[in-house]
Amino acid sequence: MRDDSAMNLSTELLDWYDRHARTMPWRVSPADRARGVRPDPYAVWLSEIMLQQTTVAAVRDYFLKFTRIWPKVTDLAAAEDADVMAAWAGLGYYARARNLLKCARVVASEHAGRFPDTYEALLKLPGIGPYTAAAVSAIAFDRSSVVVDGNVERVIARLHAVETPLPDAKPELTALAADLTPEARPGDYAQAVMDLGATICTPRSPACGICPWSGPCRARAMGLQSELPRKRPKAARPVRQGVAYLARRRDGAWLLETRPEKGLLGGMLGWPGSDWAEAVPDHAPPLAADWTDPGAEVRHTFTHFHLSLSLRVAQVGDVTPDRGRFVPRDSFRPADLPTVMRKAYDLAAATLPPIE
DNA sequence: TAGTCGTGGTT
DNA sequence: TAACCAAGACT
Repeated sequence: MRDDSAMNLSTELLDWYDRHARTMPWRVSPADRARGVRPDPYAVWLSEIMLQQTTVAAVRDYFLKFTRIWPKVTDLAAAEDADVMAAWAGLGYYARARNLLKCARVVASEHAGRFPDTYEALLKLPGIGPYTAAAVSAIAFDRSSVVVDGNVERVIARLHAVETPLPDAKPELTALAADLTPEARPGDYAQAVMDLGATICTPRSPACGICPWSGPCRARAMGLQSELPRKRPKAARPVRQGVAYLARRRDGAWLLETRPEKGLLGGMLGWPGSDWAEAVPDHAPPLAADWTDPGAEVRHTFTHFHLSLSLRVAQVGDVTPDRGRFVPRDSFRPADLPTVMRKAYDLAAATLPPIE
């Protein structure tokens, strides 16, 4: 139940947000919001999907590109899968792009091109979980949903000096966050807590001296502000090995394949090659050629393992490969590849003579 | 439920 | 350098 102190806290934070809100391409400023300007639910949803586990700085250009190419959800719903995956390349967590397209198509076909405006209905859509359903319903539709992301977990854990490690502390933090969530301006409030976490109540070296909540903050009073929230230690990352084959035809076409929908880099373009495991798995090249080893390996770190990828490079004639397809020079853009594949390209292309 | 799923910046 | 971290979802 919200009491006076909770009301004071949310009011203090909204006052701070009115003065310090960050500017973002998808955001309506608190001043404009007060004048009645409503955010576009499509822009709110798109930005929230892109921002999952991803920094604002990384998202900005992708958001502008997507809204330029596909200004409305119905435009995105009508897009080709390969075009959307290519546009997402480099942003990571590619299941988000697959679910983004699924969600756009459901909204277009089953909701007449308009996003549902409740937490429960949003939660049913592909790629929308508890956080995103709460954020979109609050920011786009003024619902007083309880928005709990990593920022909120950190801010609330400090405010109440919750010492239970995450993720066990999640239910407790959600309940505490619910007590603070106001009925008025829920969208601004949600964005305010996240701005506070991103700019002041940061993971390390929080700027308590300029924090609007420093007075009531129990962690600060206890000197625990840099210790909370506690987290369970993560497992060490193993090193996996693999081999990738980069074949270029004399006309400049490259041999690529679309990876399976499920699993790592699902649905993205990649070079044919072995699986990735702690010992190099048995495998065969995608076609017979005079493969050369450029020597240098591609090193890349994923969420749960390090990869050391050996390369085999060849200039080939007009042959039919056992795997993949040749992508013509004119339609091949290295930027359409996920980062590990683009690193391999950068190394391999340097070993081959230029195309006429 | 705990593992899977990217990337680039920061410390 | 290696670890940590960022507006989580899915299975």
